[in-house]
Amino acid sequence: MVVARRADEIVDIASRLFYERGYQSVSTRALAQAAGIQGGSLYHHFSSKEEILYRIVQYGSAEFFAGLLPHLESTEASYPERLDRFVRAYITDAQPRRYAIAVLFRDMAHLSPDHFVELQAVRRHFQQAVQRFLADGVAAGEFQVPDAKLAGIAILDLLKGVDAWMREPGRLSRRQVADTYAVLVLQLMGALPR
Amino acid sequence: MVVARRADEIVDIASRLFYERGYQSVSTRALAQAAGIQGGSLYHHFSSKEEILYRIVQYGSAEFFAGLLPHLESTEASYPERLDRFVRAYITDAQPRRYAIAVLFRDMAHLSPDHFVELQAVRRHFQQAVQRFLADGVAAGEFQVPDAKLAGIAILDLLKGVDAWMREPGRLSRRQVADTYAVLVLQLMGALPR
DNA sequence: GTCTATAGCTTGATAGAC
DNA sequence: GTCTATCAAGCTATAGAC
Repeated sequence: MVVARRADEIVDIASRLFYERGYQSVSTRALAQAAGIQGGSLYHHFSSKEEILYRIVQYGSAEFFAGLLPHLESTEASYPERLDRFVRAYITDAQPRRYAIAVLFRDMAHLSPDHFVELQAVRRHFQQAVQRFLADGVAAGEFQVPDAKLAGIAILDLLKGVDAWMREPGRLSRRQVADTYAVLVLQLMGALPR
Repeated sequence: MVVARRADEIVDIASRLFYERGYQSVSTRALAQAAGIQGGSLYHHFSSKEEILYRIVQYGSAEFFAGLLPHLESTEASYPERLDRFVRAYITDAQPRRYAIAVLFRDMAHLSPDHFVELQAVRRHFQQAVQRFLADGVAAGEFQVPDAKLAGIAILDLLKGVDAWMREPGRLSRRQVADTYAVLVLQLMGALPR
């Protein structure tokens, strides 16, 4: 699996470059240079630039989402406790796949039609799982919002934003941001006593 | 001012195209075609493609932010009331400049260094005004959050997201989304009685 | 104010030597 | 598995006729 290993290496390098500059702004030549090879050599490992994008977001998003959903499903804890853990995990865990998920959110439109449909389904599955959890919490009387679906979108939007603005080191550590956001999200869901 | 009028027309068309496909994905030829002229003719009105981007986001963001801040500053109303109006206005008002603000958020990186700095300052000024308002509300005991600055970022992120996912017509009207988001944001700020 | 024509460059991708 | 060389197409921008 020597070929595959080298390809994985290139995918890692690409995920960082795409994350920093955007898919369209990274030429195959620039990517090859970052990997220490010539432009043409890329096509020994991949059949197109789009395939590299696909590999990044497919593998990365699957891992990211799969690592997060269990926090919502541990039936021993209360709904607010589960949501608290989910928010903290979203912000602090999954560091290695953080690039991939940011690239997915921003550069999805550059996937081929087939790949686009596939990954939109993955995203939607994740979003719906979150929305179902919130709706269940409302039904159980532990959350109070006018619309669980919109609350889910709002929460995912605000979590997605964190990596766009956070600089490390900054005023607050990633852990402190996670603590604060957990409180904000629980309040948003009408879960904390006043 | 015949020249200026035609230029404004092209800027309007460009704002829609850039909004839909992204700055980099819209070629000058495609833009010219949408305006009913040939590619080269664009350069009678503008000196570069970047100038068109700049005109869109400069004019658009100034109007958008200027229309929103007064809702936070009407000292007759309580802090929660003012925030409620601000959120509703963000989602329902300023329709004509909605494209511009979305383009600003996404395509800012393609501005020239000077223009980038200028517009980042405009954005920061707006964000800081929101954060100051929230901090004042906390000091007045009408909001309860661990960190007013982070709350401001979270709120602006979740509002920014609305235009990215909302389709009209959809399950809810823009007005209904605004109603729901106003509740969610007030809860996030710890403002609504439980 | 718009046209045609094109310069000058960069892009993604391919071919064949090693 | 990487190299060099190159193709074909696309891009922004310019020049000069009308």
